[in-house]
Amino acid sequence: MSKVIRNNKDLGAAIRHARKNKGLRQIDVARKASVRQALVSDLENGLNAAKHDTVLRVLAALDIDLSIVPRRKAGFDPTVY
Amino acid sequence: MSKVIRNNKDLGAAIRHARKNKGLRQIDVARKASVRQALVSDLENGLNAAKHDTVLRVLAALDIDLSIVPRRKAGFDPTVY
DNA sequence: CTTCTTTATACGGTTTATTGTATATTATCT
DNA sequence: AGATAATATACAATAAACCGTATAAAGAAG
Repeated sequence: MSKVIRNNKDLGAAIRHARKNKGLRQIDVARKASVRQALVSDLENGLNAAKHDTVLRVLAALDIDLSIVPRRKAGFDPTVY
Repeated sequence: MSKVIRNNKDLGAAIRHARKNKGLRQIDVARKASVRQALVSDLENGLNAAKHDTVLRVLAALDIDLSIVPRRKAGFDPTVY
């Protein structure tokens, strides 16, 4: 289970999904990550280009890790099968 | 093949490793990512907390994707076996 | 519809990343 | 050693994130 993040929208969607999946409010995640509720809101909506540190803290508050993977062509890849 | 990134040091090491693996200079990566050579240097040395956008651009220049994964306890985990 | 909770937006002020440019430092070669 | 290439560091200026705080807007429940 892993999802590629290539822009702020992807990141926001992933954060929101994970948060709801845990039954948390933005304020809960915010407190755990030591940021404002408004920041979490912006992040989830892909409205600001957050700092990498900030993203890591918010993700950590959701028990999520960032990992790097060799880029794979988007869409269909016949070599996979 | 994937590596977890939990701080700037991890990120810097990963970037440098990927860059050398491709036989590129910092200036090459910098141009491709539209940043300064000095920024790539700082990133690789974990000296600044870059913006998430910036990290994504640099990684993209190295054909690397960021992905999110559920956090797994560090170290030995008996439930895996 | 009214109340309560949650999320989105706003604004001024502070902090920090990023830039351009330049140079110092280190590594690599002959 | 000397020359060249690559990386690290410096500094002032600009841009943008982040904050505290407050409020508006949207959702949920009664």
